[in-house]
Amino acid sequence: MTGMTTAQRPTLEAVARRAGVSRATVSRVVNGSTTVAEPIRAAVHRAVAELGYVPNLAARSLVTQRTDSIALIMPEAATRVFSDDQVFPGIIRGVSQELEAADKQLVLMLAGSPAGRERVERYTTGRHVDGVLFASLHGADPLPARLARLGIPVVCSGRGLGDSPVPYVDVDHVGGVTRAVRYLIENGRRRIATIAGPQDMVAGIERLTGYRDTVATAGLPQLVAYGDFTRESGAAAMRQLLAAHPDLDAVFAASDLMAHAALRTLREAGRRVPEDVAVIGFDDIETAAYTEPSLTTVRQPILELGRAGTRQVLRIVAGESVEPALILPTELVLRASA
Amino acid sequence: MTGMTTAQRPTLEAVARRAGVSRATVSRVVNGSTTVAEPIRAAVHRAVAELGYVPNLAARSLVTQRTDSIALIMPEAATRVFSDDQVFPGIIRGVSQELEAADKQLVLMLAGSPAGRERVERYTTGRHVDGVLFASLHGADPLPARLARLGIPVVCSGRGLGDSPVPYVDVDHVGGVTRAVRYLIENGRRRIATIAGPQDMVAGIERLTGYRDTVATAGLPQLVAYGDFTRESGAAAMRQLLAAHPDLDAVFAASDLMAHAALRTLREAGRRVPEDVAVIGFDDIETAAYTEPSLTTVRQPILELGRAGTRQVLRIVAGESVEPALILPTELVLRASA
DNA sequence: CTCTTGCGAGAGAGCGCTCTCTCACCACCA
DNA sequence: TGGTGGTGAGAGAGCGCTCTCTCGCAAGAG
Repeated sequence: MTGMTTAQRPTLEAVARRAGVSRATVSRVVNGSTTVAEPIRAAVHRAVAELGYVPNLAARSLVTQRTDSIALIMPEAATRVFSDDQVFPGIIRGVSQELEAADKQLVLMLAGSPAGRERVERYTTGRHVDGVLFASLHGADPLPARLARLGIPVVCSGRGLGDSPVPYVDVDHVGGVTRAVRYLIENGRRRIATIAGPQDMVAGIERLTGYRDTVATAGLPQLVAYGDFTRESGAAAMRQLLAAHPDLDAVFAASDLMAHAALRTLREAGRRVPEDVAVIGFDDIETAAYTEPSLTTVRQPILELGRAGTRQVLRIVAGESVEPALILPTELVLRASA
Repeated sequence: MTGMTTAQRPTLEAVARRAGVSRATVSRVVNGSTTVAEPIRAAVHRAVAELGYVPNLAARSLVTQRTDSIALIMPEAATRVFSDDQVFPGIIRGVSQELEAADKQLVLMLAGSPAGRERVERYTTGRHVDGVLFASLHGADPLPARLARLGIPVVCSGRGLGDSPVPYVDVDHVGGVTRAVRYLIENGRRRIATIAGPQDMVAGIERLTGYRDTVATAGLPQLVAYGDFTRESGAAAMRQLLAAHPDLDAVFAASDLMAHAALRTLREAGRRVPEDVAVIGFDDIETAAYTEPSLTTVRQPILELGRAGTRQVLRIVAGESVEPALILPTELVLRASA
């Protein structure tokens, strides 16, 4: 029906005929069984090479019930919100590296519209992949837990909201923020504000918690404005903070993008950074080293987050059990802004 | 053998029994054939819903010879080089949107190591996907042409080097650069330098060509240093240019990242932008609006590049023929740096 | 020399689906 | 009434692979 002139691909059968053995033997050789005599194995390999045989994955899946592919699911918003930092590419690279090592395929699904969500659900519950990795979850998505209940291997990279029984990997948000805010305090800052992230994401919530606890412990006031991790929202929040607390002497922003915007907003307001106001961000995106002044920030190991999440999924797929939570360390990177 | 307690998924057979019809009829209903009487169709739909039936894609693929998935192949370097801009996420988003609309899956392959390349080749030539889209090709990769010769639908998003017969979509590099450099000339700049991109990529080559042709036409000197699109390389190239041509009064950088680094390097060298030296970049990444001063740049429609490439692949898959080249327009975005 | 043992290779039964072919059935016309 | 279409549904043959089961055969034991 289509105009495609597909050359007929050789099948196991063809290889078997050529090598003068049975299909079963070819299958054994192709799948690396050791119970095949050397000369026969060599003959099969030769036939495979001569014919350019490549196994038909669909046929294999049909009988093995495996697909050798893993789905990575991200809300499409993540690619927009983070369009300018390395979170999105970093996760993908990590996942990709780990899957490449395991010789599995990566099926990427950006769930944007409700239709897209429905599609993700249909695809994953239909067992078209061996396992599922969720990243950058917003709100309390019920899908991961539902998949887990169906017995489908699933892991969240970046913990989801709500106490679902789904294993996750995440970075140490609170620890990183605590170190950052303490650093500000130790350097004499007393009016420390924060530009918090979206409160429907664990990353947003925990970074705020880390801030609140640390300033409260030090007996300092909590000066909070909210953003959504983007520059635009960071600029607006910074203006708000300046209006409400003109005497602030430090800002912790829950993302580098927001910190970047804060830097510019502060300059526009005539404040010097770090002399008048110290600024610390979170993420350590590449841009952080190139802002004016360069940005002191909390580094999170994004690549490793993707890798670790993938490893956990693969372990579950392999029938192993995994720890319910894996927390990766964060680190305060000192530059010029604080 | 694995510890998985997979609930047995219902098959077509089960649905057929439940609805009291034959497998063939269920298949017709599921695939939307119109030749099924309404009451029977309803009964089948009810049975599907009650059983939670989801078709087994492997089984379907086996007989239809389709996989309903498309591979997007990028050199892994792209995710590193572009880690901080929107090219990588932008392409992916565009591809994803278009595939979602077509209800196809996206298989993402980042070809890093030679082993990874071999893997990509094995996977794509094995017809495990219906079509292939290459993005950000480096050098003269023979793989696209080889796939095309095998009859596999393939398109390059961002033209590859060498004159392969593979259809491609790309942006109007030369046109954009020409407009940028002309703009500099019209504003009285006479010592216009360029920080060129890597010369093993079409994007790098054509942007340099656009520069050379335009300054040559105006009878101006060609002041060239080379980078690889990254900030680091941009800073080095800028230093080189300043050393070799201290009297330069403008710089066109082949990427925004390099332009960004140039901005900082110029400041460090005591040059004012744009008073002493005008700077124009290429890409229009989000950061461009937040540099000091904000960056005048050539915008390329990245999202659309991904979408257009995907649409072409889908058309080839559908048996239609496509134009050998599709060029998307670029646009000069004026900000403060020039 | 016969019997067991064990190992390497083949036979064949599906995995779940699509699609062609066939057939039953119901008008409708001559 | 017999013939003729047309239409809707079922039967059944695979798609290419894996894997269990069976069997042949060589080697060692009795």
